[in-house]
Amino acid sequence: MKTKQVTQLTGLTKDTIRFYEKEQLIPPPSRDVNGYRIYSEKTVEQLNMITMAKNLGFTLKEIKDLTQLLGKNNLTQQAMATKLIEKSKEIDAKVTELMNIKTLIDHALKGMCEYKDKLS
Amino acid sequence: MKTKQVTQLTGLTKDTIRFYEKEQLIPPPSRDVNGYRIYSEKTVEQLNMITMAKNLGFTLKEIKDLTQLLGKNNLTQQAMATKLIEKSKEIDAKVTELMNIKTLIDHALKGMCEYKDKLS
DNA sequence: ATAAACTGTGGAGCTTACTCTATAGTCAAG
DNA sequence: CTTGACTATAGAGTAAGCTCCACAGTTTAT
Repeated sequence: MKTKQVTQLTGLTKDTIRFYEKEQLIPPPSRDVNGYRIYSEKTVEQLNMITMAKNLGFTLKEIKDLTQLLGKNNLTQQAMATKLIEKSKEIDAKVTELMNIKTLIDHALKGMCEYKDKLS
Repeated sequence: MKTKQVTQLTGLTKDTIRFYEKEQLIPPPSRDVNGYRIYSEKTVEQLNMITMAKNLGFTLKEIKDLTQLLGKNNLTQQAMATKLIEKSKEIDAKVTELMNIKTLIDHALKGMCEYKDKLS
């Protein structure tokens, strides 16, 4: 598929997609005879993963590292496992912190409800 | 306490702390007779919260909005509740996405273990 | 066959979030 | 009473991650 369709499927602009290509977060797409980029569905999935990871506070560099780890077997099994475990722990830590913030918010909401209850 | 101690307690640089003050993420600290900033322990806590939230992918603007919501009662209860519920849902979404990524990683790790098992 | 929509390239510009520089006043120790 | 650590201000500089622009070729619909 061509660029336009990818922008519609991912919500990213053509410039952003091109930027990710330049930064090697996605593989360079094949080209049509006229030079137009032809993307695979796999690339669309990759782009959606990038968007998700970005929302969670991963930098583009981290995302690049992580996808390369998940996609390739060019590291020794040991080195790869070490890095994956590291990432897994980072994620656990993020979840814990998110729950802390959520607790704060939920307490604030609860306090408001009680206040409202008193009024009524 | 003075700036130096705050940098030690938070791991932030003096420049970052001053930047957060300028951007109104923390209240302007009181001043000593010589003009030196005097920080409260509450501000240290706020700074640590900012660091946490930042790690989770919140922008400084979002953090500012959220802390103002949690700290003040200058909005109507209804408007505040709406915004807090919105933030709470955002956090749930982030947790879900993190778990998805973690599943990918754990599958990769599991695959590696099985591979290793076959070898032995 | 011409307008409108899409695609390409290279490069400049922008926002966010710091980070550093220059210059100068303050304070504690020896 | 000077040296070194700490503080202040204003403003310039930097890195990440886009975003926009100018210009040009292509394709589609009327």
